[in-house]
Amino acid sequence: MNISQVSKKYGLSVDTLRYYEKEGLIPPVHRNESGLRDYTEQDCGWVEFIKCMRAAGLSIDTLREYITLYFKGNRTLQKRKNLLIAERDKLQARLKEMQGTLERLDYKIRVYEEKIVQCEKELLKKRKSK
Amino acid sequence: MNISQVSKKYGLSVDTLRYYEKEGLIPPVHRNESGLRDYTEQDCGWVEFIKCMRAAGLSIDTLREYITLYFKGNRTLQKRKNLLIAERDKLQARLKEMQGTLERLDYKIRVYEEKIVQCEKELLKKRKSK
DNA sequence: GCTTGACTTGGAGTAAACTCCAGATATTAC
DNA sequence: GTAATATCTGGAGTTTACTCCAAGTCAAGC
Repeated sequence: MNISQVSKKYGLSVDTLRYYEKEGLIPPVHRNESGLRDYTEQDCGWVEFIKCMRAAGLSIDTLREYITLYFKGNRTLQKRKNLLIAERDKLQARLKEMQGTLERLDYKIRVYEEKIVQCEKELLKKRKSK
Repeated sequence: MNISQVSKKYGLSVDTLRYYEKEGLIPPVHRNESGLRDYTEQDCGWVEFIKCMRAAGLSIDTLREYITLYFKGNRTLQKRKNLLIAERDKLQARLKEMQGTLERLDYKIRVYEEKIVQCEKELLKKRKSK
């Protein structure tokens, strides 16, 4: 799979794909004979994982640290687990806060609906009274 | 309430408070005789609202647009409502995606726990066989 | 009244995460 | 075979959202 196919598949620009690789967020992608990127199934898996984690707000730095540990093998299992737990906890906190904000927006929208109805009533009154 | 008190109360730096005001995210804050900011209850309300919306991911641009509409009065009620609905929908989508990522992280962490147990077992085996 | 610390402004600087560019090589279509 | 298109790299530029700075005014303690 070449880079533009992967770009389409995951909705990341080719520049972003190269950037993630350059920054060490994903392992070096497999190349064909002439040096062009040829993403394997596994390469795609990493892209998908990073895309997902980035969308959830994990930083480039954190993700780079994770894959750096990953490449040090089994002796970093505990560290990687701890990193994931820390990020999970942060994500959970963000989610809770955002859930609250969603409810607040819902409430605000309902209030706007009432205000709009109210406003229309008043306009009607004014017209009648003329 | 002076700016550093508001800063402490909401956990936003004084620079950020001034920046939000300069950018028109919050209405101009009340000043005392000598020109220093003296936040009213209402000013604080705006600060809290903007802080909350920013934390949920609404952009500076969007929030500026909202308060610009707000200051045009009742004839922008429908527009403001539509803006809030659009942002609510985006937030809801983000939340759903992030919820999925949270579950994925939870799963990954459980897998790590198993891997760690497995790894320790193997270490023990190696030691015994020596 | 003077020093020390807080507040003011306009504008410059920074961090994170891309995004774009130039110049070179590779592939595809005709 | 050649033109058009895609990919490569290193590095510069951009966007968003702050964050810091300088130079000046204001306020509180002694």
